[in-house]
Amino acid sequence: MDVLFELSEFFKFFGDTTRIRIIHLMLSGELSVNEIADKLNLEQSVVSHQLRILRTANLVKPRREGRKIFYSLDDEHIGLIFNTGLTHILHKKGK
Amino acid sequence: MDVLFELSEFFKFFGDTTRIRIIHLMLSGELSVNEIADKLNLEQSVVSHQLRILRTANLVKPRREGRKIFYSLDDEHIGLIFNTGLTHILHKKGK
DNA sequence: TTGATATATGAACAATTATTCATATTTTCA
DNA sequence: TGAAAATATGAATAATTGTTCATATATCAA
Repeated sequence: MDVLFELSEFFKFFGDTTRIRIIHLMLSGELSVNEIADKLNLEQSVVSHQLRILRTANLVKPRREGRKIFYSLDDEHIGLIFNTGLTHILHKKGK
Repeated sequence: MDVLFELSEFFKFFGDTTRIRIIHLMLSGELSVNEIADKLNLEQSVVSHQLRILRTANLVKPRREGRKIFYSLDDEHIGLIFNTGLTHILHKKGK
């Protein structure tokens, strides 16, 4: 498959407010599904749907503990991309 | 406005095959609209539409020279985000 | 000014996608 | 085993968005 196509698909996962807010939360560490829903004031099913997308795309990874499942960022690339984007728009705003 | 919303909007611009291919071309330097259309086998209007989006979002910047307009990446952040994403998916593929 | 070249724009259509609501799994504990 | 808690999934709807086609604008050269 074309790597550029895959790359655009990859970036799509950052291109949604709900998912970006989830990623942002996870910059500080792992969270359960309900913790995410509570902190972001979202319905549980919304969070589950988006987590499945993020998990399938290797942006986050799950860790089961009893009936809870804790999610965290897959690796350091995710945070780096998030922060580089943030730096860019803050830089642009300050002009 | 919420900065996380802006950030997700920003990443949306990387989340399209046509735009990623355009950005990829520009990693090697500036190009005119028709050069992009030729190299990517796209209609001129498709390229113009996408360039307007990329320009408005500060991902690329134009430079006029006669009737031609050359576009290039706005700054080093764009290439850094592109390459970090690429590194991530190549790393994931090789498992 | 006229014709040719380069780029931009507008409207319509088709396709993708996030959310909602209802329900299904999975795990724990009594 | 049965109930409760935590998470996941499926289908439908609504909204967003990329492409197409036609046309408009801008620049240059004769």
